[in-house]
Amino acid sequence: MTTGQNHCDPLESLEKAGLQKTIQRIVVLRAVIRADRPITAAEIYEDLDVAERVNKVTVYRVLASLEEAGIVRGIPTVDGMNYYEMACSHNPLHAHFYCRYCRAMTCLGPLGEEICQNLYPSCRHEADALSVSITGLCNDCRRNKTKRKEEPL
Amino acid sequence: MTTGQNHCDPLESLEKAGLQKTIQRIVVLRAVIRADRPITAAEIYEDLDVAERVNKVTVYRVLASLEEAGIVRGIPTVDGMNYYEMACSHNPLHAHFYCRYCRAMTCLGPLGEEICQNLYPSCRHEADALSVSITGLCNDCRRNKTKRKEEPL
DNA sequence: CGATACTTGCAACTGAGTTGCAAATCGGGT
DNA sequence: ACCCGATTTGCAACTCAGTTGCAAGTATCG
Ligand SMILES: [Mn+2]
Ligand SMILES: [Mn+2]
Ligand SMILES: [Zn+2]
Ligand SMILES: [Zn+2]
Repeated sequence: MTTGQNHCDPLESLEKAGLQKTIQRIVVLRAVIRADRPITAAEIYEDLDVAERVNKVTVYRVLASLEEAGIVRGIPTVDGMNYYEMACSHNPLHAHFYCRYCRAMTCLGPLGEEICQNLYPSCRHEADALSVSITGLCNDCRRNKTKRKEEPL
Repeated sequence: MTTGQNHCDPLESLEKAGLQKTIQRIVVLRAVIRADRPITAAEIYEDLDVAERVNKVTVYRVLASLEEAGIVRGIPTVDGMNYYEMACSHNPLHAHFYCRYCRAMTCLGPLGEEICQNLYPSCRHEADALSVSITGLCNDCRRNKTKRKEEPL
């Protein structure tokens, strides 16, 4: 769930992270900011307009460096694909909904303190990330409004 | 978290599910039962003793049919790999811990009613599965006792 | 500007998982 | 026990997200 529309500035973020401000990084970062939900490397790559061509490999590498710098957050899914969202505008502890048909991922509300309190102590290991996701059929797909990808249902 | 050691009988499970009782299915099922934690298709395949050779593709297909029949449950991970556990001996709603170094997955305690109550209603979609997982470093890896896979840390 | 370190693009590769298809096996009916 | 259609298996070829090696290009800083 986004905490107010995205105000993160690409250049500023890169600056603060000590990363070189290359066009590729700015283009990818803008794509993630533009999206109103977590998106994949493939989506970013495909949605690039000719003027902002970036090699597919570069998209992966840029996302990796942005994630390492804490600028974007990676979200894994049941189908093994990685989705990315801006770290600055999304609470680090919130659940996601993943539609098994159109494969769109949406953010749900943040997890309450009490839930995390219950989960973390339950594991006697060195935890560093908590991930909660709900899989199912999104409203659009249930009403058959979506044909974005194929098969399932 | 396992609810008492595994008492599921392969033949019985297949029977009840109306699936043919082939050696391959029994072998794979036994491997999942034998494991004390969720395992991958690759682990199953590699750990097969010569006497119970099963083609790798068959392992995938068997796991798919077992999952569809509700005999095993698939658990996705951050690294895109699928882990499987016996459905009969694991509460359908429990969290998992995934070690980013040795990639072993362990079951944590079941999720309290109140957590699910909080999560499910938060999404106005047709939900069909809830997945909670914690990523980090397991105790063995923290103490550097494990070298099961490579890189990370 | 020029040296140096970092980043990009391309092509080849990896590895989990899938698919098409012919051969083997299962199982219900006789 | 035997037959035949339905299911399952094995193999080889394929897919596809993601990775890697390396030479060429670009950012940054003095
Ligand atoms: Mn989110
Ligand atoms: Mn489990
Ligand atoms: Zn959908
Ligand atoms: Zn470990």
